[in-house]
Amino acid sequence: MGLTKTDLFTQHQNELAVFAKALGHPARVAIIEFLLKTDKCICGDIVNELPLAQPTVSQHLRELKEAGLIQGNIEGNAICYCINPRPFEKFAPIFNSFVLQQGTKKVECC
Amino acid sequence: MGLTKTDLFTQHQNELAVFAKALGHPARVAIIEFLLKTDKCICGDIVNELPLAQPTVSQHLRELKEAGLIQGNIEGNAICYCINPRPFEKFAPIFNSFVLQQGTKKVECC
DNA sequence: TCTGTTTATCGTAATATTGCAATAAACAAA
DNA sequence: TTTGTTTATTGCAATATTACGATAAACAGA
Repeated sequence: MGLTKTDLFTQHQNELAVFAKALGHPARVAIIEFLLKTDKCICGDIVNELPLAQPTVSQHLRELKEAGLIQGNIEGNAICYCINPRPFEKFAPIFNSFVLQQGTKKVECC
Repeated sequence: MGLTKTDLFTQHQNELAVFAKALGHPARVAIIEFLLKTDKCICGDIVNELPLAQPTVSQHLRELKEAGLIQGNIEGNAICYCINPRPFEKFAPIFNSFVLQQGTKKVECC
């Protein structure tokens, strides 16, 4: 076991879970926030910004990349990492719809 | 190791990560969606709704509860689980602000 | 009290995640 | 070519997650 039974759930549920899981670590939240607040985006800056060893940061970057939240282009010696806006544009409205759905509920039982 | 270094990140980053991590499994996404679409909320329904064994569902419910996304009240024989709207109200705007910040970026390097 | 229903917990196995030192790979510049 | 810089990969240890069978706990109703 220890293996998520992906095939038992809808594609939508799995995609949202992959997106959320990628943001499920404070280091990865910090990376996303850093990429959002800077206009340029070079990996060295990210390593210096985070309180973790370089291989650990590299690993978190790879996870964000595999989940599709960021993309990295080779730029001479360094690598240019930046946000992939698509998943954010896709899932942000879903969190809003959660709030809206909850707001319109009639029965209060808890 | 295998232990997240929570103390190295801001409270905000940790809170967002806890919220996202709770939604980082399709079964837990399914539970939240089910609780949103039903007005009543009894645990038995959730177990029947999910394609997983009862102890597994119970475990996912506990994780959602510990992360603060749902709350459960004892209701006679059964337990009434429902959404805790607060974290959703708190974090949905953050995902929106991510999209807005990204939209106003000047430099395109990737 | 006994029986069935509902949910939680325990125990266990398989796998994933987190973190880092050591090292490699890729490249720029001297 | 050699040296330094930047990022990725490997290997490993510690811990967490996922899943479920077995069992317990809590309660309703007969």
